[in-house]
Formats: sequence, C-alpha cells, structure tokens
Amino acid sequence: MDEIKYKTKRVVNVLIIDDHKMIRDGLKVMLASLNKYAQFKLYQAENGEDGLIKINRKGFDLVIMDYQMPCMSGADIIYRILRFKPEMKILGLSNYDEIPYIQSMMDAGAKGFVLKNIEPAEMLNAIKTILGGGIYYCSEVAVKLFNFADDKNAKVVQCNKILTNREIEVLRMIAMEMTNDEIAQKLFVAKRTIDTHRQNLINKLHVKNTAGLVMAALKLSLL
Amino acid sequence: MDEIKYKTKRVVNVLIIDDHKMIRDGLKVMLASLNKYAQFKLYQAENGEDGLIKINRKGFDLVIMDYQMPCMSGADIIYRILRFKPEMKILGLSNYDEIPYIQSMMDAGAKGFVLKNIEPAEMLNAIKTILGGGIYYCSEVAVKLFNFADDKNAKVVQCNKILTNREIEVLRMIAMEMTNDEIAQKLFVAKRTIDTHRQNLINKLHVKNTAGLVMAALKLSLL
DNA sequence: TTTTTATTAAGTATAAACACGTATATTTTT
DNA sequence: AAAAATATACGTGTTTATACTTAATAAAAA
Repeated sequence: MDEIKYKTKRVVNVLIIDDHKMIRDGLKVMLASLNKYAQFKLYQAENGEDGLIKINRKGFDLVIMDYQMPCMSGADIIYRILRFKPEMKILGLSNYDEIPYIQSMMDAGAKGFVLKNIEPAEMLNAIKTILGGGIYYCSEVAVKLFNFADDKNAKVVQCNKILTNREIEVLRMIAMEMTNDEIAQKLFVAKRTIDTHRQNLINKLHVKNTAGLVMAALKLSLL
Repeated sequence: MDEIKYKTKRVVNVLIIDDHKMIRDGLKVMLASLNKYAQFKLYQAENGEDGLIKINRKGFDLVIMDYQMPCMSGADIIYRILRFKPEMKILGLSNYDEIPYIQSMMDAGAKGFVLKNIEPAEMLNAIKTILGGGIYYCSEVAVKLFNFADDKNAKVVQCNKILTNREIEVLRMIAMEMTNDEIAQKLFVAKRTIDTHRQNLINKLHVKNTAGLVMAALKLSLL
C-alpha cells in the first residue's frame, strides 16, 4: 500500500497526539531535521478525542502518540483509531521502557514503540520501518521484550490479559497508600477479597510486593 | 541588579539544562514565541556537568532546568551552580507537582518552579518575575504548597530536611522491590538498620507505607 | 448451552513491614 | 569547642502483606 521511494521526496502527513505542547514542539523540530528523507507535514492534537476527530477528517500516513494521556489511555485511543482506520500506522511514545506498558500499546495495534529520548537518526529509522509496513521497537525496548519473552514464556500470556476493572480499582487504592482493610471497607467487601485481588495483581504484573505494584501501576499509567 | 525595562527589547541569555532533546526543543519554540517581550538567546546543556561548565564560561541571565536528570539530582546541580554563581536565577521544571520535589529545588535556591505543561503566557510571567528578582510558582504548585503549609506546619520543617545519601540508597532499593533483609545483605549492615532507615523515610516523606515511599521516590525522581 | 472470566470469600501459615524506644561513634555545622 | 546531624544498631510488640490453596456465584463469551 504505502510503498516508499527513497529517492523521491515524499510528503508524509503526521499527526502528533500528546497533551504536552513541549513534546509536540520537540517532535516537530526533530521531524523537521529529517527533511532529507521526506517532507513531514505535521498536525497536532492534544488529547485522544481531538485526535480521533482529526483522523476522521483527514487521512494521515502516521500517528505518533504518547501513552500518558488524560482520560483515555494510549491503548484505548489506539483501539478507537483502528476501529475505523484499521490500516493506520501508529507509533507509540513513552518515558518508560517497561513491558506491560508497551505490551498494552502493541496489543492494541501500535506498529512501533520508542522512548522519548530517542535520537533523530533512530526516529527516522522507526518512521521508515513503520511506513514500509514493518514493526519497530527502539533498541532498549527490544532488549527488554526479548529478555522477558525468554524466561517467562508462560507468564507473558497472563501478562497480556489486561487487569480487570476491579483489579485496577484496587491497584489504584494500593498506590494511594491504603491498606487491604481500608480498601475493603471502602468497597464494602471482605478484607480477604482484597487480599486475593492483591495477590492476583502481584501475579499478573510479575512483581514481588507493594513497591512493585506501585511501579507497575505507574508504568501502566494508572496513576 | 537586573532591572528590566519593559519597553526596550532586551537580550536574555538562557541556558536550558535537560537530558531530553525533545524538551529542550520544545522550550526553544516556546521562548521564541515570546519574542515580543525579549530576544531570548538560547544555550543548551544535556546534563549537570555540561551545564556547570557552560555557566562557568559564560554569564547567563537565566537557567531553566529539569529536576529529573541522570547522575545528579536537580537540587544538587542547583547547589553547585549557586556555589560559584550565587546570584544566578534558576527556574525549575518538572512533570510532577509534588511538595518534597519542589521543596528540594526551592531549598537549593531555585527562584521558581513550573510544570512542563505550562502555557507560553504563564512561562513569560514566570521568566519576568524571576528576572525581576522575584520568586515564581506556577499556580497549581502554589495551591499545593499553600495547602501543605497550612495544616502540616510542623511537618514541613522535617520535610525540608533532605534525605541522606544512605536514605536515598535505601529508598531506591525499596522501590526495586527489595525487602529490608535483602537490602541489609547488599549493604552489609543489620536488617534492623534498614528497618530504621525505612521508618525515617516514612517520617520524612510523610507517607504511610511502602506504596507511599515508592510514589515519593518517583516524585523526587530518584527512580 | 457449555465454558470461561470476574468477583467474591475464606483457611492456614509465614514473612515482612510498621511503630516507638534507646544508643553510640562519626561527621558536619555553627 | 560545642551543637547538630548522620549512619549505624538493637529491643519489643503489633499490624499488614505474602503465598498457596479451595470455592461459590453471576456474567459474558464460545
């Protein structure tokens, strides 16, 4: 579909979805510096809804978006974009290089994932790959994914299963320094129920204890 | 010292210290958009050491810096800048609007603090205020500071005490899901010592438990 | 309709964290 | 030199979390 001719200066329409203007401007500068490869025409949206409206109105070649967004998570936005633009090429962007985080975006259908401190050269690589129909992980991420899939094959399946609503609710409360007892009272259930939720969270997120739960919640941008 | 004449188009030499190129570029765009007020000449450094060298070589009117930096914390860099440039005006920058975070930078001698999603207009306000010799907190931060100082007056003093190196070391390990026992072994001290450190951390950071410690560590950008 | 998933709950036991004391040698600050 | 802060350490006791298990019910998916 989108065959690239490297010798032709092609126009690439890019939509950047990010709530921080600073990041959007930064990306703008970076993409402008890649003008030897293509002429990037940039469009911006500062949240998921805005992005969806713009995608609906205009055909973009590439969407670059942050995971951390108010209201909707990055993965949710991807699901909604792909519902009516199944061929849309989406590049995820994040500060954190953690597995559940990336998993959820890739599972949703993102074509690649890079960290925000990416160098222009690698960004060009990522964009080329994705526009060419491929999938791109930035190197640090690729390493982590590899290590993860390696020795914990069985558990990855479990990790793909997204947390249930109740679990997310409990996880948030845990991160808010509440004890199982307090959470139970707030949710009108038995303390043992929260014990179970907590245990299941630990298993699903492959962490060892409360500290790990909080870190995972953060990387899943639930906080 | 630095009297501002609002009618003269003044040249303001700004040094941006941030490890993310994207943020530096974003700031660049934002400051360029404020050219009605002054002509900003921008210089960049991508870490604390680099910044210190540049400050040593050239006199800047303003330093804008991120708290989250590899190796040295923002507060540490501020201390070192002010050691040989006590009059330097420093504006802190961050993603998180939390108290211990801001406290440590302000205590170190920053003249103001804004969040990264600041609007250009407010940024101009901040810069004007600081160059004029004042202190600027962005509005969300100011509210938080006020609430905090209000009902927890006694505790603020304690909070001002920055964490010791050892405590930071322990806090990082806690966030890495290590138990007190494991930390003790790694540091070649008794488990009871780590118990104490953990307790002191809880008291200093005004949190209730492990979850709170991890959140605090995150907001202090120790992770 | 059968099967899976989500949510709830509990038994039993151990491990870890939390809270409040005290204490001492060392370093830093005043 | 005196005072304060730091890093270290231990005692005692209570509260929470962790680990492994089973299981009932309702809702959703196959």
